[in-house]
Amino acid sequence: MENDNQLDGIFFALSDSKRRSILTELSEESKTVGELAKSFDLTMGAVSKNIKILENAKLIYKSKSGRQVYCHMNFDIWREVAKFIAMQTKFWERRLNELESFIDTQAIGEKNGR
Amino acid sequence: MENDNQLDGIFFALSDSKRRSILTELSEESKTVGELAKSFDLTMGAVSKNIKILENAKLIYKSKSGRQVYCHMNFDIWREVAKFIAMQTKFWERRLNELESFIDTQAIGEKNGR
DNA sequence: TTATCATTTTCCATAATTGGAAAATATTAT
DNA sequence: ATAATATTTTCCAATTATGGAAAATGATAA
Repeated sequence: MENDNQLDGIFFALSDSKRRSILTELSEESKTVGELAKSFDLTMGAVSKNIKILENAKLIYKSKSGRQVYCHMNFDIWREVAKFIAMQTKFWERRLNELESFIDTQAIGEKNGR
Repeated sequence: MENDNQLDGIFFALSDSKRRSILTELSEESKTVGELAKSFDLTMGAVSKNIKILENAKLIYKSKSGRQVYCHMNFDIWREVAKFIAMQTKFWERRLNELESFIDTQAIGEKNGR
């Protein structure tokens, strides 16, 4: 998976349903690694590794609070994905500028901190 | 990559920049496997295998014309991807219904046959 | 039929991904 | 300092992905 293209890492991270589940949980609210681990039939170590894959792809970021590590969705990155998809599907391209400016003005309010 | 979830296959297929390049070429116009192969420093066999990965993910479909195999972008599948992205990024969800109905009415014209 | 062309498949070696188990690190509590 | 908690890392084995080379398939041309 060692390619400098950012999208390689993003799509690779998204290609596993466990990792997508983590993202879905994080889209609701930020959680600790331990909280996320409880949702899966995996050891802490394995979950931690998957979280690192999401982190390397910049789909999430972490913050420390004592000995707990909180994971947060990085909403910004989705713009890159959306751009790629729009590029493939011409008929969405027309909507992208509109979408872009919408996100630029609205997204900040959704991020609740970082 | 053996999981029944459709998105696993889609995102896995998208996680390689060679395969994404193939898609980008096909978003312009349908091409034969041989034409696509010329764009890459790979043997026909290797290209054929990557094309099969895209085909299994239903990102493309094939049609035969004599001994040549044409590859076509399957625009429909992107709706699934867009849905997932919108689900992750709540602030896009509001736009999805609008986008959906737009695609339903417009997409057919873009597909020029199948 | 035989030859040629386009593509796919098989075989194989190499590399990458996955997750468990246990050791290591870091932080807090006693 | 010692113990407990939260997380990460290392080591390891099993599985999967990758692409080259060459054989196999399928279609057309001579």
